[in-house]
Amino acid sequence: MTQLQRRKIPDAAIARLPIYLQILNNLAATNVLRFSSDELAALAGVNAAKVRKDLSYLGSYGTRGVGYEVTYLTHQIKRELGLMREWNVVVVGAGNLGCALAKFDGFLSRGFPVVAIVDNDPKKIGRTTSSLTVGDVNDLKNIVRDEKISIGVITTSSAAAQAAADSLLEAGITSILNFAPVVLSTPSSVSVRNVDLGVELQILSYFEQMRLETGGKSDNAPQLNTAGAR
Amino acid sequence: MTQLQRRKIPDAAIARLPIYLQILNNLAATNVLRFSSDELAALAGVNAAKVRKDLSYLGSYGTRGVGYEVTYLTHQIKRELGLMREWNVVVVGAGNLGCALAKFDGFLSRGFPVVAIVDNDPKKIGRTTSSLTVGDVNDLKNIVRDEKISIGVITTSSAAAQAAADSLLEAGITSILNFAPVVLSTPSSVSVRNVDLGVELQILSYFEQMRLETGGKSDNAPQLNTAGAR
DNA sequence: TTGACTTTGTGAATTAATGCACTAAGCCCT
DNA sequence: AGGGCTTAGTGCATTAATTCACAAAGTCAA
Repeated sequence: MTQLQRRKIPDAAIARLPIYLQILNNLAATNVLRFSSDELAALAGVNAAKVRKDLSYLGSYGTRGVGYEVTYLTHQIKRELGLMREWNVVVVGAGNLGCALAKFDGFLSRGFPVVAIVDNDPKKIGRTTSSLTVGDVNDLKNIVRDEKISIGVITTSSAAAQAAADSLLEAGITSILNFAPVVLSTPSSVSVRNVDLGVELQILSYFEQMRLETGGKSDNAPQLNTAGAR
Repeated sequence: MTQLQRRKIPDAAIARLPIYLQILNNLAATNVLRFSSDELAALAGVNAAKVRKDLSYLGSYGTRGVGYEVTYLTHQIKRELGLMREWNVVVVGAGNLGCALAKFDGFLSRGFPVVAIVDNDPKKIGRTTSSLTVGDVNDLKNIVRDEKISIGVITTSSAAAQAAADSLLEAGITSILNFAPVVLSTPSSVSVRNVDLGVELQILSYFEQMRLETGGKSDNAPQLNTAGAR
């Protein structure tokens, strides 16, 4: 074990780091220099001990009696999340959603430029959407290599999603953000995040239903999501 | 405690029920009548014991030695999730995303018709998008009452999101799907689900970074999300 | 009817996540 | 210099979620 062991951060904590980061950005924008775990906890809607524990996984970057420095901690979180660099993204599926995401500046602004978009439909290949020309999914391997792409976003129909995933995997992609409402079959070495609006609504529906049945006495208030683990 | 106690289902299990449901729909579409926990587990990418335990929260609807019936279990999951009826949705924020969602048929097809869309921008109010006319966010209370709306979807800028949430709450909404990258402040009796693409990408970035640093030996493969719990 | 086989349902063990409560450490005021 | 005050860091108890492993309950064939 000569390897410099990277701290193992719990999945649940990793899922919260981006939230903290976003709040720190807001604090910086309003010229706040320092904050305490209590303050961050209130802004993130979590327990202060949890904030401290989460931050402690990064290292010991606070000052007792004082708190944490916004800029310094921002830097540390970004380092830990791998956000000191940009990660190029390819969108697979040039439908409504795919094109919308390709021009969505939230991707670029957070360090994930969409550098390519591909489809398998000859009618769509060659079209131009927001400065990108739709490529052929069969060229994915070359595109991924040439454009140094790290992350694939699947916005195909659910029927085509697994094939899209297979193409991405074959092109060497190891991180996938999947918008199709299907469970992709991938090797366990690949990271997959699923965004399924139907699932989200159905979870809300459950709590709504519960509220009706119990006369609104439930106090379930789902808020955050964990980083995963099958 | 005379109340007919509704089984308390763990959050993590609730988040998986919609996935199972989606798989059952696929099975039904291919005329499969029965399945075992092993089969469903393989399709959902989870452990078979977990499947059995999750389903057991609904009741004892399997047959030992045989498995579960697709149609019957579909019915039970839908009942538990409150999907025996439709839930009307209002979209707050008639920007790119809001309009895209308003015409997105994945909402309707899963039982969540978008029956109204509102904005606070006079320039947008009155415009028509996919058979809906953009309403005034100030009329939300009446719209929610008249259209019997249960769920609010926030697609405003992050700056406007809290105000949108406040309007929804004041109109009596208790379930919110939030696309703005901010933590909303809401009473704990309200259910909030956040969908933040930036967060998802940053989580992927973490694992991607880790893969680089450890030479690809990591086998973290985040897949599912839990139903919440702050 | 019996016995081999399959698969559910669930106690019990394990692992992960949370939150309390206290110690350690630094600041600031006098 | 010292004492009071604040707040990070963390050990530990608790709670939640997962997984194992096995008994119970059914099917099916002879």
